[in-house]
Amino acid sequence: MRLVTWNINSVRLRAPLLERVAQWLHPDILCLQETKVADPLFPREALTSLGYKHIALAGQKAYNGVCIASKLPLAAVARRSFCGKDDARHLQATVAGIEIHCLYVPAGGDVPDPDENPKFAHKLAFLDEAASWMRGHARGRRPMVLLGDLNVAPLPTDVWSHKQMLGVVSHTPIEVEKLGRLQASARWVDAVRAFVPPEETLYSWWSYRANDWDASDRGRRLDHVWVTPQLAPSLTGAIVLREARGWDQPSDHVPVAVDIE
DNA sequence: ATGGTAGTTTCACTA
Repeated sequence: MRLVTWNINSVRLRAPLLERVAQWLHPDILCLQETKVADPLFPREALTSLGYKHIALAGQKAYNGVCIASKLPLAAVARRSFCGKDDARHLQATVAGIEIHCLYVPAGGDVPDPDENPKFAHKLAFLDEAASWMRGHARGRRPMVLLGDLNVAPLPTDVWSHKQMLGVVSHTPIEVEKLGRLQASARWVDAVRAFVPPEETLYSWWSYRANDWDASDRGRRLDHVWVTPQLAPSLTGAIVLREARGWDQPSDHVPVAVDIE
């Protein structure tokens, strides 16, 4: 079973690219973030025509928005809100007995100081609340996958320059610590780093602002797929589709795939 | 230290 996560940055603008993702990766389950559309306006046909007939949506107008699309039936669809906001940042569904959590963590703005920047405070609070909720939720010990745009690059090799990024939102020590607590909440295993050693650089996002994203290669690994420990022995591979950043009208994030046998 | 691009609720906000 192949799961793919992709921050699509507007599903209406990039609906044609869903076919390319399907052709390149053939996902069984496709999870999207930043769909930026209310549910009644979601382009469902773009997914159903590719065989994804089971679709769960948690959308909102203009911002955020998550989706789980599947070739296999979805059960127990639910969503959560965090930090008392209505933001559409979480959606869960059970597929083939595996509980899937699609998550879009707040980006956190530019200034890495929670006293100066309410967006950064929100990001830290969101990570805290997600961790404490998941600690209780994980006691059921069911097989789970957590995937999405977590907006934190935890390892030194998850950014183009560890030293220059230490003070930049997405790689500050406080964010890495809080992402670590979320990862500890269900003893989550980083499924992509199970196949790409931590010594190797690996990115899933490149800024739109670079003159030449490929040549400068100033990327960050913001998109993650985690599995609970009982699924770890069943992992058979992972792919980060760097090519997708070079497509016409690309998202700034690329799809990340994980295979579970 | 600055400014660079993209998307949407577009002369402002988020990323």
